[in-house]
Amino acid sequence: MNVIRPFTNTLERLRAANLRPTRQRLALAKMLFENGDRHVTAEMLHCETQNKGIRVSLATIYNTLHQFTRAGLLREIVVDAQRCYFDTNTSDHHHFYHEQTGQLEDMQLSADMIAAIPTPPGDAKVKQVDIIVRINN
Amino acid sequence: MNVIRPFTNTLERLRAANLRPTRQRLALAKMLFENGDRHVTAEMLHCETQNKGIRVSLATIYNTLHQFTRAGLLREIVVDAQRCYFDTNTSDHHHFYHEQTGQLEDMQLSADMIAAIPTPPGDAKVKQVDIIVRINN
DNA sequence: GTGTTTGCAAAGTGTTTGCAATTTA
DNA sequence: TAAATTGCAAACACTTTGCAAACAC
Repeated sequence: MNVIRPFTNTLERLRAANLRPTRQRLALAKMLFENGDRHVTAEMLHCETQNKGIRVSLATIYNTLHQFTRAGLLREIVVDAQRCYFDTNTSDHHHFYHEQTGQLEDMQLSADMIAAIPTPPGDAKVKQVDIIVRINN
Repeated sequence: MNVIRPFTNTLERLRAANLRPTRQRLALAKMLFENGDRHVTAEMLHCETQNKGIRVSLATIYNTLHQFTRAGLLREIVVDAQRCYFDTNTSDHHHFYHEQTGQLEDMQLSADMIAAIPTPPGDAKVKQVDIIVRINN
């Protein structure tokens, strides 16, 4: 069997998304996609790059996160008015939100459950279903 | 049968919530609670007061909306990072969000469906379940 | 070389806060 | 009169933007 080579993989991912693999994008993509599923904010990623000694401006991180989201590599999760996460797991799933710690945790729902969600009014199309279970303690 | 007298009703609502019925709170409460279910932003309410010639500062509107929410008279709905609605319907229900128009619409889910939501990890308690179906077109 | 991407600083948005003046009970 | 509430302006947190310099192809 083939061994997955992370670097090439990440590089290909960017190319496939039509995003030039610049130093900044590659660094961010590696941090995001080569460490399992992650829930990150722009600020968190920025700290992470600084700790690693990688120079990427916060503006570039915001831009990059949105480019990745547009390309379908990330999913944006709005938790409250001033905390917006990006999730590297773009498959169908939902979240627990720990109000105390600000942490997000994946939550799986059965397919039946999703299927039971009402159809939208008129001829509108469902773009995304966001379910956030806010928990305490 | 008793005729419901809206003014008294609204006044009582404030008293019951331990909020002094000031001119500003009464005006806002009447706009919010005497016109059926509403989804409003602070900005929308502010415009509304100005159109009616009622003087209430935006800061007071924010403070009042949060006081009402704390008192259980309103429910806060975070739709995206820069659009936060307050819903006068505090009963168990969810929302369609029209991405094009920015409008919220109530959505009912069966009790079974809600019951099927996984229990939170550890001994955490569910504080609120927010379901937003984002729709297009 | 050409078009894309970056970083900076500045602007923007929506919200909260400190505090003196006002209002309520 | 004492305590709560208000309005203003300033502060805030987070995000986006304009543009010149740097970079990828």
